[in-house]
Amino acid sequence: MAVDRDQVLRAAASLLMRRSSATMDEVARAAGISRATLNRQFAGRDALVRALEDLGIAECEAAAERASVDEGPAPDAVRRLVRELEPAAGLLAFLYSENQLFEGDEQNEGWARLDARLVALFRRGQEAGEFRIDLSPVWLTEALYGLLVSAAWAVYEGRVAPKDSSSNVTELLLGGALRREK
Amino acid sequence: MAVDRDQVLRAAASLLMRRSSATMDEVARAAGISRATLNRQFAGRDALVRALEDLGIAECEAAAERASVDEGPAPDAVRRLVRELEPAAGLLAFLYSENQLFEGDEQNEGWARLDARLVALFRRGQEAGEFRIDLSPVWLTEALYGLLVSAAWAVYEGRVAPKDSSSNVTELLLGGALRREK
DNA sequence: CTCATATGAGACATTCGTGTCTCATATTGG
DNA sequence: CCAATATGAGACACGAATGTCTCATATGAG
Repeated sequence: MAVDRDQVLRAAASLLMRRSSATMDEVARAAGISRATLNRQFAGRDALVRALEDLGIAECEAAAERASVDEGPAPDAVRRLVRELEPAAGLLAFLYSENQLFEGDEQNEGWARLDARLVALFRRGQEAGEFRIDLSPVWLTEALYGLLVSAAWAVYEGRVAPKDSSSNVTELLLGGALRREK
Repeated sequence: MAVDRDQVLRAAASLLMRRSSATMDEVARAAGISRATLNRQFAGRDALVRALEDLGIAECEAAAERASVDEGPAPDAVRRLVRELEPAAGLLAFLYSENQLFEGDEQNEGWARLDARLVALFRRGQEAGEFRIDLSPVWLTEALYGLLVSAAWAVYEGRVAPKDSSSNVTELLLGGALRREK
């Protein structure tokens, strides 16, 4: 009987990624519950979006944890990270377009923690001579987010195959589009 | 006395990029006109967004024209294209997050034209042996959009310097993050 | 079984954005 | 100068989404 809060969040994320302007009623239907119950669990749309934000941050941190981003060669760490991050790409795409989250007075400090972690990863790769140093770690972090979101959209719209999503991001981010001279 | 339609669109784009949920009244104020006049020029919010979409497509096509994307080595063409596209990155960022544009029954065919042009560019580079062939031209096109949007956001939020925006996108898209062995 | 609790369905008022209208004022063209 | 036109300010009604409430029903615990 008890509503699975996590499942509701998943359904909401899945719908809001496609239509960020979806009604609370539509969200409720997508989650298989009534609008009343949805409002009982999340006091208003803001609370729902905040919960999705927390979920997104938690998933990203869990992915970073599973990928052991602080261990081994940085390029390999990036590959593992992207692979682990892929299931959360849809949710990330929604949060990415929800620019309202970043204009308020206080933004979730979880993003800062996550950013710091990724920035440290890229900096580590630079100091090890694995990454080029003319692209700042901050930019590489932003690019990682952007490519993940682009990949999620491309997959959703059927432009690229889901199975290629992860390698697409990784290969472009690390190797770029130019053909390598061996 | 006549309102500069183009200037209104610029102001609207500048505001809506930051706050896609901005009110028509806010848009009007940002453009320095009254809500009544705004509604006289654009019959409703939909019409405004459509006009912004047309503007964005036109700017992208103009950029592709100026960059002569069909001439010379493909990597150089990409460099020129990104440089010419940069001023429109903010507008692109707004349209990118306006996923409502792509869910309706008919979407602006301008995007298809633009996509085809960029896909052709990347395919040309592949056939010339300049670009790697394990990343599809479609994905490279999507990645180009995504990186442009990421760069625009990063600049807006002060994370990267505006002067580096263009080279950031170009260098990452073409060369990737890995350090090149000479 | 019985009771407490959670849910669904629906009604309700409120808020907010929107589109339209009017009228006064300012600007432009003849 | 005068007329035509465009603009600004404000009022107005309409619609949509939201948050809250009630009540009937279903589920689970003891």
